[in-house]
Amino acid sequence: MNKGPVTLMDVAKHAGVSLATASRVINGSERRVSGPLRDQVMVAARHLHYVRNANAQALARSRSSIVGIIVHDLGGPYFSQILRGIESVTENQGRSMLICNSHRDPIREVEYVTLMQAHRASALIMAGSGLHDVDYNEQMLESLDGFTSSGGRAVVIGRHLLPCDAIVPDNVAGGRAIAQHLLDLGHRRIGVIGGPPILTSSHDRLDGVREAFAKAGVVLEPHHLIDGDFTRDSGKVAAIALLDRDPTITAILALNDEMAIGALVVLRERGLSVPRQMSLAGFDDIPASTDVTPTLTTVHVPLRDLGVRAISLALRDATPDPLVEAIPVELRVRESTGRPRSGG
Amino acid sequence: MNKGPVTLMDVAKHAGVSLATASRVINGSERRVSGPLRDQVMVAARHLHYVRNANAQALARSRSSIVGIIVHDLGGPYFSQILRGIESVTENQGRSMLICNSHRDPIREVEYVTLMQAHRASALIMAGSGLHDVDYNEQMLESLDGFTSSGGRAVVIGRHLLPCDAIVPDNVAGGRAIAQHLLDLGHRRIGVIGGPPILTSSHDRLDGVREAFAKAGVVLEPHHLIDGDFTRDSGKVAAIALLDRDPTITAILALNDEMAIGALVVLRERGLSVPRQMSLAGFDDIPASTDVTPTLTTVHVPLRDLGVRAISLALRDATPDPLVEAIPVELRVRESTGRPRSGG
DNA sequence: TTGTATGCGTTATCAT
DNA sequence: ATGATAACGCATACAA
Repeated sequence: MNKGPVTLMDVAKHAGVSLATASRVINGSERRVSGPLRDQVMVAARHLHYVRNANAQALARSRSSIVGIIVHDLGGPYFSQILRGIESVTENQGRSMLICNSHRDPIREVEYVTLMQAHRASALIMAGSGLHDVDYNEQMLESLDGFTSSGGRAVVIGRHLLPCDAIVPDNVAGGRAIAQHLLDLGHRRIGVIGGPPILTSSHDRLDGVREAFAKAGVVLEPHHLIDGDFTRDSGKVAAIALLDRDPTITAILALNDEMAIGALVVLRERGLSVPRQMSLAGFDDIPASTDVTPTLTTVHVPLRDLGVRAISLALRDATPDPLVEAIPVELRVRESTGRPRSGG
Repeated sequence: MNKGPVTLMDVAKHAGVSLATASRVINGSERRVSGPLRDQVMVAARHLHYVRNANAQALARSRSSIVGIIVHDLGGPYFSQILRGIESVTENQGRSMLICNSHRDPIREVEYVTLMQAHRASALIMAGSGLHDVDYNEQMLESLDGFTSSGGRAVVIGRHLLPCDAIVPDNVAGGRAIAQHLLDLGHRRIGVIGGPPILTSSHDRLDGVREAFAKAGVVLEPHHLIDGDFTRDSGKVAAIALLDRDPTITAILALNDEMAIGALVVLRERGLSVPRQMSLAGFDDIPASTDVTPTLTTVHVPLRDLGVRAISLALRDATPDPLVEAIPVELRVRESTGRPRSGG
């Protein structure tokens, strides 16, 4: 019967009121409409199966109900947990998540921030640590500035070299704690699988490790350190290389759990018993870390909570100065670490 | 200097052309603009840091570049893989993903479809099987109809009781295959951990199992079947119950991998060696299934591919009749299954 | 090829 | 409390 979709105008006519009134009862925050008219409009809307046009709404308000989320690795266990946290609060707020996967590519990351500005997202969360890339930080600064000055709120998770609100887990302390744990057990020749050098979190974790080593008078020799890319497969590759370079290491410390699990697979294949012949430790405490055998000693990072805090902060009003919230992490000793076989 | 954000009008003025021309060079699909003017506009846009307003665009076009995605369990390994697949094609298309998590709740599911209509999403993918709920299917039919008749394309992953394009993995065949595998090994007393009864996939998988059992003349006794909810924890609970009810079972078949892993934890705690004392099988072949010890025998479902196919289909034009694409699944025999200790 | 003018569906600012 | 009406920023049919 009608031509296009049902508009608010249609509802208004059907209810015998003005467009303005209809708008007020359907989407108006303040309800300054008399009871009778309210009902008429509601009935009409229901009757006509009215569905609001979110784009028109966003255009008129110059702000959409969307929150933008940029992750480094969509689908990975780390970001999955963070997403869960974010979703747990957006779902009760009538906000929806526009999710982008940067694949840890600086260029895409910058583009996606601009995309969020294009959508007039009310909030933007960049989950995943900052990148060590001069061009990147310069462009990101600009792009982020565009976003915020267009009215959006931005929050990053992890340490970024950017002047915006941040939720940052204490990676340095975590690195220190897990390394200290291995040292306390008596390990001295420890193979370390680092993260992508471009990430600030890789640096921070490694810094923590180095601190603990230094304090114990142990040096992390170059051939005992191999960088992975935070994937399971890179953990396998690195573990193999580590073992080849120095078969006498008594422990492997991977700077995230996924790589640790990759290393575990290698150890299993080589018949090296964990932790009897080789201790193994990870970082993050992803769900899988308690599913593997032996269960993985790691650093617990409250991933879900990171997401909750980030979105909560982003939904609050901005403060004059960037607000950074430090999140403590915690050593979780489980089955994969033990004393070295013969004195280290 | 300026008041609000930079609009296309500003760009046009700065370039000394009309709004229409600016629109054509910036966002016009057909490029019927002379070289010189083109450049002027591009330069002006770049100079002014022009960022398009996606909402205005969507309003004018009455179609946004967003694709809507509704999953049952955001963050879970099953849907994470599917999301990866979807993202791999949207990222090259300039489309972004608006992701909603229904938590398997029929009401939310329906609401989210309407939400996608509100956003004028160009495509909608409902990942996760259909629900056995009369009210649900009725309302969903209506809601989905609203979406499509507003111009959107909808595709579901899994068997739904809805007349729309679908990508459906062959769960029945999978159930048959994994059950047959256990039967072939000689198992006769098999504990089965089913999925949420509300899901069509739970039914289909179980139907397959029943078929294989029947063919082998084995009956699946009621006390050998416990339904979980596809989570790891429910797998633990179910495994415990199964073991309590009948300690003589020789195998446990979980209808998804997460529950199987939960069961594995229980078996480990009880000191039951897998597969020597108890065989264990799962379904889906999530990444973790090769990380656990022993590696999990399961049914491989091409999760990532499911996502790719769904979004590809959704981005193609609709056909007169609903198009359903059947996806074969495949038994993956690994370490967790073996012959029962003493003849079953 | 380029410009003009209208419409997209809401919100919000005015009057009344 | 309610109703006109002007933005909101862009695409596009139509005119030139």
